[in-house]
Amino acid sequence: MKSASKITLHDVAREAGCSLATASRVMNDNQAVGDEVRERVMQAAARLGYVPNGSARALRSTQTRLVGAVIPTVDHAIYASMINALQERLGEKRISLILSTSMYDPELELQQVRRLIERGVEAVVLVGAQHKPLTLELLDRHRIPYVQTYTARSSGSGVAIGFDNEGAGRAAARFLFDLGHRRLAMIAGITQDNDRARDRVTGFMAELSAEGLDPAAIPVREAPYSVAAGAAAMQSLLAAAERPTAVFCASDILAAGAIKQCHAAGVDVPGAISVLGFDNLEIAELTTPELTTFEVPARDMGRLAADYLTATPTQRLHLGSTELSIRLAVRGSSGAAPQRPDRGSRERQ
Amino acid sequence: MKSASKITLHDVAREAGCSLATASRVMNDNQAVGDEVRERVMQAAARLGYVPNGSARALRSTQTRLVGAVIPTVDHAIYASMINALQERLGEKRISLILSTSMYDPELELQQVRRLIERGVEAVVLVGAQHKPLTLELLDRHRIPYVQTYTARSSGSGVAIGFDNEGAGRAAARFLFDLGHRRLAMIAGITQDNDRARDRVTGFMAELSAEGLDPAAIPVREAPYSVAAGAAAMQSLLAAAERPTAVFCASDILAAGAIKQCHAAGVDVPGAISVLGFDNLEIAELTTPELTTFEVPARDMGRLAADYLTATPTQRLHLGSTELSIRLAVRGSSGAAPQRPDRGSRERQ
DNA sequence: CACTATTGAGAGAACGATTTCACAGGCTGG
DNA sequence: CCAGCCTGTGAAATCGTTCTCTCAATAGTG
Repeated sequence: MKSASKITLHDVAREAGCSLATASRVMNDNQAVGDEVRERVMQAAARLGYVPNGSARALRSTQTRLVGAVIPTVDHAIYASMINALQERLGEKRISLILSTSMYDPELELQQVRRLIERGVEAVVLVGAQHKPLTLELLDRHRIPYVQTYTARSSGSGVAIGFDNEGAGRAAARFLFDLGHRRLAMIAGITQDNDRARDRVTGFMAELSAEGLDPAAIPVREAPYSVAAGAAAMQSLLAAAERPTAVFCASDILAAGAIKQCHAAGVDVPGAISVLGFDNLEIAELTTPELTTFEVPARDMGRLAADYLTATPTQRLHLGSTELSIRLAVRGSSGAAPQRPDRGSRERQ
Repeated sequence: MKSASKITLHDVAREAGCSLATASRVMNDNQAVGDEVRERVMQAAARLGYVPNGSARALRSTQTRLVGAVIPTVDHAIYASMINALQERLGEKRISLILSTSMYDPELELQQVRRLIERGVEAVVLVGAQHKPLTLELLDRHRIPYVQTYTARSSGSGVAIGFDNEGAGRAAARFLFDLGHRRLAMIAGITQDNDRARDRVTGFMAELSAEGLDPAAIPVREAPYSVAAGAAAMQSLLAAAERPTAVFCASDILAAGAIKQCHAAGVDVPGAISVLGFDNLEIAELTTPELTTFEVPARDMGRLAADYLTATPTQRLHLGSTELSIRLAVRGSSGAAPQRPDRGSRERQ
């Protein structure tokens, strides 16, 4: 049992003194095999250190037990925890996860999906509802079920397992408006090729317009998801003539940067400016003050996506899209609008 | 080209009016094929929407272009960024990554590795140097190259691409000792089944012993990697009769919790207690004061692991283990030991 | 006791590619 | 002008399973 590298089922069968077919039956324990023979085969397999060849199995049975995921990046906690939950759940069902990243680029996403299809994945997890038409077409054509996460929109034949980004944007506006804020701003993610980011902006603006505020007067800064970019965006907002009294950030990472910048500029949070985050990452409780933020059910999405995709096609019909609710975790970074908001003079720098 | 689900190379060949062999040659563009025929095959493939069957290809050519990784969890930024870099680098070489998690459990790790082998991965990325013997034996037996990351130790035939955890522990001790601290403590990760966590403790203690401090008098609290656990550990340290003046935390997450707890208890950082972190995550610059912490080259490990594993066996001999250096990023959370450290009276709580 | 289910086991055909071998022509060089 | 050599192409074997037929032997039934 030392140098076993190419032990095939054939070898096991010979060792056990039975036929290839019988050995196969034992390995898949799906058909009647005599107890004595079964035992002999098991012993032989163990003795030889037999490991089934997944490719051959997949080829013959057209079952790969492989699921693919294409996410923008693993380097953002919100995607990482979804992936973690997804992998855990799939693992329980003996399904492996092929992970690939698109770096927020739809073209790269298409490429990754194509590669996943070649690999024979039986299902795919995507992020968001915005994809190249060909991407979804390809999946449909190969009859590969897929889900779109982090969104409540479904496109193509896919199902959405996520939440309403536009609604969240509206809720953010509502929350701040009700606290008396009238001069608002937003630090958004890069909306190019990113429907989630865009929807949040849209919702935010829509709700404020509905309240009679002029959308054109609401500054929106786009920033990649990093603390530094959040800080820079906040700096630019603070420099404006009419400084906002509340800023909605599309991610806690941006919000953390924003708060940091406020400290640096000597601007009190939430005294002078309220800051709202998004995602409820672990860092939300590390800023001072702690972040008021939307709790995104990342783990749930991963788990539910796994459950949906591993369901039988008939079960799947009963399942369909799931819209998860997102809760606003109210903490210290938000408060009532200042009575006489100062007109943008800078305390420091 | 609408309902293409089972278009095989055979169909493409028929459509192009050539043999299966020739079509295969075109797809792999590795052999001489006439320009005119090549063009016809390409057209046919495109027209039919042909997608090669990875399983068949893998079976025949014994090349899966699959690499597996088993990490404790994706839900920790330090592993996530390694995985991100790994995936990116592998992707460039058209290799897919199968991701699985062990939840810090060697038994589960073994199971995952076994599964990866079945899948036919051509290389494996592990974390740390501590594994069940069978795990490495299995990899060796199947001649699957593997690397151990986040450690400089290599075990089995594997190669290590990481850093010296024990050395880091020593460096932490040295740094704090040189600042005049004599009453030290450590908030470690769970050392059970985790050699990296254990090595950091060992190094820390060794260096302090060498300086004449009594190891038995140095409190070590183990905590899972979460802010809350870090806070709880710090609380327990603050409650001790002889309160430490410096605490080395095995992760920034723990350190962030520790600092948070200090704030809650009204203990000044670094005035009364210096706090050292590990990993240099993004959160290290979000705490107040910002964390002094060791910068772990997570991305580099991912990239180098990919490079090593995708090298040819002969190139690989030249490569071998790589020990990466880790730098201490000195920020505000560390300072000189207080002159007359107060004896553990609690400011509050 | 004859006849039919039922169960256990083997032979051999797929699965969809890659790859070796063979061979037909068109060239080059002596 | 022919031996010998590329170059381009096809036929067929093969990779390690699964799975569909068979068929023999045993058990069950009237």
